[in-house]
Order: sequence, then structure tokens, then C-alpha cells
Amino acid sequence: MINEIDTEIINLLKENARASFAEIGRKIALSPSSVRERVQKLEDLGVIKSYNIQLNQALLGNGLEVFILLKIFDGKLKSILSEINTFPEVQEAFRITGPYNIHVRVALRDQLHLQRFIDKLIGYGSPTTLLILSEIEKNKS
Amino acid sequence: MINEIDTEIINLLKENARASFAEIGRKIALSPSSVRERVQKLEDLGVIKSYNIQLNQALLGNGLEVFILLKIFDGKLKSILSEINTFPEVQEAFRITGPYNIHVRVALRDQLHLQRFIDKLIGYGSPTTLLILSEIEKNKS
DNA sequence: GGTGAAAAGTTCTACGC
DNA sequence: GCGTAGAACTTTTCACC
Repeated sequence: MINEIDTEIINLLKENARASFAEIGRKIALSPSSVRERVQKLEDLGVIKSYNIQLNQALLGNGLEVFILLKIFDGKLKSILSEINTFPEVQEAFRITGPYNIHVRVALRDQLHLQRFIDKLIGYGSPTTLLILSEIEKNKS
Repeated sequence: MINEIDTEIINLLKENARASFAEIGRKIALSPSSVRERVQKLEDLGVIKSYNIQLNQALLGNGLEVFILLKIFDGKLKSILSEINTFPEVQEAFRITGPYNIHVRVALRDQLHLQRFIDKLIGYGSPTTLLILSEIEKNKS
């Protein structure tokens, strides 16, 4: 259902999700309309879920980025699932297996902001915080 | 340096990074050229680092997505930093503080693939695997 | 910082192969 | 599935405010 040409298109969109169909077509020797047709198909199939931006949180005033692992208290899972994404600090949230039930990535202004955020989470479960030092960048070769 | 209009543009790009400048402009009552100018500025400042796609890994044949926390062995940090992104399974990698040094998100075909991947990591450090069950979706309201 | 206008480029649709 | 062609739209640049 997804062939090598689709994979090439996906790889180009991974590098720049704003690339035009014409530009992608030039790189893989395909007409803009064919590229468009394939991207449409990938969207319709749900292979491409969305187009996102990657932000430099530090430049937006969020000096702290952390992963938080949450061990949810009995009976609190339902409420955390519906509420976790209402916190503006939360960038993405996942259900996971193991001793922790929820994994979130969070952007915060400073230590105090982190403390306040953790205080809020403590109503739902027991959090473990992993401070992000830096993203390990892919060498665009 | 970044005002409310920039924030509005960023929020619209978060929802759809392929939105045209014209479309964004219509939503926030600004001309396409002004939107373009501001986006350009955000890119030049480094606030917008890149435009990405979010993929459904299951539909691409990767039935397993995991976070792996790695406690790196003495002397192995440098090599893992330069090699972690050469594994095609790795979606993103971060340096973190605490008992683990590296946090990676990985997409794998199946259990056997995960086992082989973990075997490769064992040369660098001691891995802890957290299986991702699902992403907790934001309700687009 | 913003607009508007013109040229270049892209997208979209329809149709043929 | 792919390509072409034309209309509609978008991007880009630039002169002007």
C-alpha cells in the first residue's frame, strides 16, 4: 500500500514539511500533481497524521524543558487523560507501560514554574522529572 | 522581540505547519506579505527550528513505539552522541539529567526488532524500555 | 511594521493515456 | 498511476506609507 516513492516523499517531508509538491517532484522526478495525489493518499490513509513545527522553547522564554513520568494514583487515570493536555506547558503526552503510566514533555519558564507544575500533578499521581539538557541533533548529510 | 501576533502565527503553524501565509493572514487579519515577513523573522531568530510531519508508525509497519532511557557506561558518552542518530529506528534523542543520560524515542517493527535494537544499545549503556501505548490526543476545540 | 500590486511559482481540477 | 494544461490561488519582491 505504501511503496518506495511514498517513502521518499515522506522522507523529504520529514526534513521540511513545508516543501511544495513541485519542489518534492523535482527531487524525485515526478510531476507536482502526482506528488500531490500521493501526499493526499498518505493523509487519507492516516499515515501522515499532521504537519508540525519544532520550536526553540528557550527563545520563547521557556528556559526549562523536562520529561515527566507519572505514576497515576488509583482512580485518577480517567481524569488525567482528559486533563493533561489542558495544561499549556504540556507539549505531548503518552500512555506508557511499566511502573509509570504517563509520559509527558513539558516546557517551563524556570524552576519556580516547574515546582508549581509538579504541585498540580501531585493531585493525580507521583511524578518523576527528567531534565532535558539538549536535543541530540541529526547531522543533515 | 516576539509579540502576540507572532504567538498567534506560531499557534496556527502548530496546528498545521503547511498552512499558507495567505490562510494564516485571513485568520489573524494581516496581509500575506506581513505574515511571511514575521515567519521569516521567527525562522531567522531560530524560534522556529523546523517543519516536521507526525507519522502513524503502525501504518508504516512499526507496530512498536518505545521510549528508551540509557544509563551510559563510563567513556561511552561521546560515541553514543555521535552514533545514536545513525540508527534508523531512532525518531528523536535527548541528553537528560538524572540516573539516565540519554532519552530516545524509537519505532520498531516487532518484539524481535526491539530485542535486536536493545542488544545494540547494550554496548553503550544500560537501557530501560518504556512501551508507548498511545499518544494522548489534544482535543482540537 | 504595515500594505498593495505585479511577476513567478504552486495548487487544484479535469481529462487523456 | 502518471502527465499536461489552464484557472485559481499563493508566494515573493518591491515601492510606498
